Amino acid sequence: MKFEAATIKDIAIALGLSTSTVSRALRDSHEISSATKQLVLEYATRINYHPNPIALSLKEKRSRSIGVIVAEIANSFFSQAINGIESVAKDTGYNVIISQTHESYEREVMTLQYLASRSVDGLLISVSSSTQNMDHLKALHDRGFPIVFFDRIVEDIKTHKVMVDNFRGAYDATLHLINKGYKHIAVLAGPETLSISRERVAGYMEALAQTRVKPGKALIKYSRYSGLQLEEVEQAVSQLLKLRPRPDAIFTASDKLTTNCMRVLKSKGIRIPQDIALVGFSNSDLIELLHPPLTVVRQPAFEMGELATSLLLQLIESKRPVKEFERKILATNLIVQAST
Amino acid sequence: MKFEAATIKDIAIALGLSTSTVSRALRDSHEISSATKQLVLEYATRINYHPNPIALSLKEKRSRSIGVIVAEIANSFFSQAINGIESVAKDTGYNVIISQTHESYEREVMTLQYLASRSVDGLLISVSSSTQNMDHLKALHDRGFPIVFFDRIVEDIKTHKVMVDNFRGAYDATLHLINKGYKHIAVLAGPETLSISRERVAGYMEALAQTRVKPGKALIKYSRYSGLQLEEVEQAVSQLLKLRPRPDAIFTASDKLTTNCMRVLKSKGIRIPQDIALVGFSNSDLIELLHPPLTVVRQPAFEMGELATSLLLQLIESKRPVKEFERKILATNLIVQAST
DNA sequence: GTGAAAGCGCTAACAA
DNA sequence: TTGTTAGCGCTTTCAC
Repeated sequence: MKFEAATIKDIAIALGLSTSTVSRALRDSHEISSATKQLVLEYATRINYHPNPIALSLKEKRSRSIGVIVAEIANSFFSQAINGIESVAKDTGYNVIISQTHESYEREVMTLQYLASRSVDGLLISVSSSTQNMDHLKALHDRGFPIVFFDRIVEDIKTHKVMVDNFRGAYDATLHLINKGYKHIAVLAGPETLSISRERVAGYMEALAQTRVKPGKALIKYSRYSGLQLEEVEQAVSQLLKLRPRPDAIFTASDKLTTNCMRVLKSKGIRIPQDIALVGFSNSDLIELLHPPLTVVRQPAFEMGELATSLLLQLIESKRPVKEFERKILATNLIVQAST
Repeated sequence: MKFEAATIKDIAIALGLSTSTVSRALRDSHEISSATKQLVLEYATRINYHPNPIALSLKEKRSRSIGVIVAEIANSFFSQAINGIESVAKDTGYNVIISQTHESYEREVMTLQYLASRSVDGLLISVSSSTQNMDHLKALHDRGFPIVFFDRIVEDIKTHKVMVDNFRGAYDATLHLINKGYKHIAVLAGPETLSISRERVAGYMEALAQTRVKPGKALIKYSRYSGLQLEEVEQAVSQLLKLRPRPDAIFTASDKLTTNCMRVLKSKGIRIPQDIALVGFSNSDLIELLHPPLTVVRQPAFEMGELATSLLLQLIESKRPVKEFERKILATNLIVQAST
């Protein structure tokens, strides 16, 4: 059953006016007599008239909505970022359309295609873990479509970017482990194709460079879906546990990797931190309720969402092509608890 | 900078054809010569033509998108339900527009207003905790707008509803506490205005009715924002702790209430379950990593999302007004762990 | 102060 | 096989 709402035409016919008069009256134009205005306004309220946003979009060639593409809304980092995005969007009268890729490249391409075909005026994206080819994004960007990257950015597309200091966050976490006396520190990261994975591993390496111990290649594990699949984490952890000397600490470089690594360690009966210490990127609000409470690297997700959105709106509303792009780098926050 | 995409007209002019020919060629109509088709298709691909969904929506008077209104996407129950919703929507070519109320009635009304003014073809909603007046929903429903309720339903609006057996879920949880030997069992519920709160409290009462112990009024605490605000949980728990005899178990009737109650108990240095046992509704995937692992009532959130969506699509695509409505009640699942 | 007409991008009934 | 025209709901010149 299609739902039919009232239109300007309905009002015009009922009141014996023209659609243009009604339109002007509704927008409170000065060239309409107050008598007519009142008449129209009253009737409009009575029949519960609301302008059709689709017709408006078609006319104005803009939808006043922005698209957001993230891996998973069930990920605390992303849901917090989305809250930041929504808060700015709401204030400026924009609507937010959220899509999830579930770390799938195909989904990312499909969603992008749909959103970009003018149902949104611009796009905020944190690319999926399995995205290696960036052509879909490049093509869109080349055609002048406003895009802002946040969190998982694409380095070689020239536009605004919002991220944290991944290198530093990883460096701090690893240094913390070193200072606590851990000697054999492994790292679980997302795919090497993502810049955040590379940066976080680089931060880890740099911290280790300060010690005598050189990190063997075997201590570095990349996982294709950033830990979304429990199996990949299970496999990586099992391999780490076979190493001699066995790692006495693990640094996990993203939200899902952290919680799933903890899950795997527990299921194997490995005690944290007595057997293996654990520190990781996570924005979960449950970390202090975990056993043990986790030491985490926290990102200012809400602020990142806010910032990325204001930059996107600048892009959308700018009259002339933007040539200068911002690269905002926020600080992470190491919260030390009992897991290290 | 507005982003200008190619239109059918562009193609028509470039190729010296009429827009209708181009339109038909693109849709692979049988009445177009294959030569023309190929010409058009090639050119369209070359200039990266994509149909404008807004123009289509205006023409077809449908947007092929559905709206979802929930309290918080950062809530595991809702994010799982949304995954269910998206899976069905994607399969049927619908887009999903998600909005959060953050448990605010005002936000709910605003969002509803926007979505309903024809930017979506139908709506899935789990009403906000602070919603008491249902007029905004009733008005919309009366005008024939397709709505399906899930989780937090509105009893006196006649449409499809998808929920769990709240009574039974609460009954099972409470009975479990009784069987474990707990004598003074308190309950933390959402606002009494929500049917799920009333049903869950009723289930709790029924289980207690089986024992000699009558639950005092003081053991039942309602909270306006369903535990979203830590303060309300803090206050309720503090009041419970002052009771004599002091409760030895708490049943929490929703996701946020459960985790925030645990947070409050921990911050007060109260051990679970030695001092007070805790069981609650929760769909968090971290419960087994908590300290202690929580005994929870789990809802089939994904299935609820799927089911609600198929019912909504039925409503949207039905040719005639639907008179018979489904009331789907799914089973909950009690997962017993160390907190009880 | 009000109305007629054109146009946003697209499809479809009707002509040719 | 292709073109012309009208119309989806709205705003905005341009007339009157």
